[in-house]
Amino acid sequence: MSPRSRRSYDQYCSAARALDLVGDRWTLLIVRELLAGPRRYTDLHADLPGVSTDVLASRLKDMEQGGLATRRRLPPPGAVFVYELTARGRDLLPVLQALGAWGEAELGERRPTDAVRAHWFALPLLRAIEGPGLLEVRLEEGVFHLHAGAAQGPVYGDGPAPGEPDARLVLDSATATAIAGGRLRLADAVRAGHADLSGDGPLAKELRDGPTA
Amino acid sequence: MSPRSRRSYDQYCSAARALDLVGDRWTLLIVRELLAGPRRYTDLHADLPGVSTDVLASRLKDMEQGGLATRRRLPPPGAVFVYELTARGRDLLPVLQALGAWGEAELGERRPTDAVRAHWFALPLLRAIEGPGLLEVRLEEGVFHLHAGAAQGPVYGDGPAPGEPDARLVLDSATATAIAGGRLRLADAVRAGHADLSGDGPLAKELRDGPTA
DNA sequence: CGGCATCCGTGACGATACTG
DNA sequence: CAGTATCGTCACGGATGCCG
Repeated sequence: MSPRSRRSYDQYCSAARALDLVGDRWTLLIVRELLAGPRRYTDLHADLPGVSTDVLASRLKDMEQGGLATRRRLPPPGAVFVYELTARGRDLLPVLQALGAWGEAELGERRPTDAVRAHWFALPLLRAIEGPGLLEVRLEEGVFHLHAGAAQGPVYGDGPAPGEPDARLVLDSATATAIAGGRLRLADAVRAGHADLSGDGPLAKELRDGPTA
Repeated sequence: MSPRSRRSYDQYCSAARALDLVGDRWTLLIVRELLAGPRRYTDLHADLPGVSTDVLASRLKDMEQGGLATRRRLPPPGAVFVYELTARGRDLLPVLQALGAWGEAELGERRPTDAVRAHWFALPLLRAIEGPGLLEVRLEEGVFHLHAGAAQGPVYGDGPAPGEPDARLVLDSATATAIAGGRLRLADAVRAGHADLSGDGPLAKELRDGPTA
């Protein structure tokens, strides 16, 4: 734990200050998980293979103290604790987007040792969509949904869309990988028939026709 | 050192891959320093108070191996080694900008323990300028220059501008701090007389009139 | 003197075991 | 389920030494 003050770079620079709060190992990946909405400790631990229990608990405590997340008890029955990003924490989305955009070039093919979760494809997909609208995405690894263009609330979430989505997308692994790696654009995949799109609203139209430009 | 492979999150996610390369302590701050152009080991060590000599050497080696930076010997006389960002390394600018934008809210007033360097104000100023053009900035802490809107080459640099700048700016500490902290916009500071601007080209006009919108 | 390499004490990290 | 406890290992920070 950290009785008084956590380790700081002690530099009068906003980037260094940001790293004081989110520069520790695992912190930004926990933010990535929590962008999918409230999660339980056990879920976080399951979707962050390699993190030890004490480090996860310590990071969550630091994030609470730093104003990035809150711990809340769900109403009974099932009175479990969930962790949830604050608005300040959700503001880290551009940081993760910038990191993800830069990291696409390093992604390459999936290594045998690489873990995968369905909702990890949410960030790259989100960068390819203007929205607004609710999109449900079905991969072989699982199902998740995107709140494209959402100004508040969770940006994406695990499982089927809560309510009727504006569009549904079904992708095979190779296509999802190519999009995540930046080698294929979503609209092109849809047009080429590598992705199955259903829906007829404006969001489905954007996905079919590519970005409005 | 790292004989075989550096520590990885082993996640098939571009953000995690990015953190594999730049997530270690000090790495992104070294990138921030190198965005100012080629620097010697000793200069880096001087502008990164708190970093130990072996960690700095190790990070530089990792960054070389990761394709972020190169080590080059300057032509004699003064045949010293300098470290320089590759194009890939310079592509991290949006990451530092996103981190810096988020961190502005944490900056507040300068703490007694905080180190300051003049060119650390380059990143927040750069976000306020569209450019293109060469701007020389004079603070109490020192002088630096910005290549606003530059598509390649160093984004900013220590010391006076190399050649005649398109505009010159003189700021006092309070004004620079307020701009860095996001509480004051550059154009407003200029208009209110808190910043002394000279020059009559398009860049000076932009700084006087605010962003073209 | 600049550019590291080495040594050492401390703390962070990762794995496992255990507890309310 | 949600952590805490324990422990071995490694990374970090500080100092010092070496070598051109």
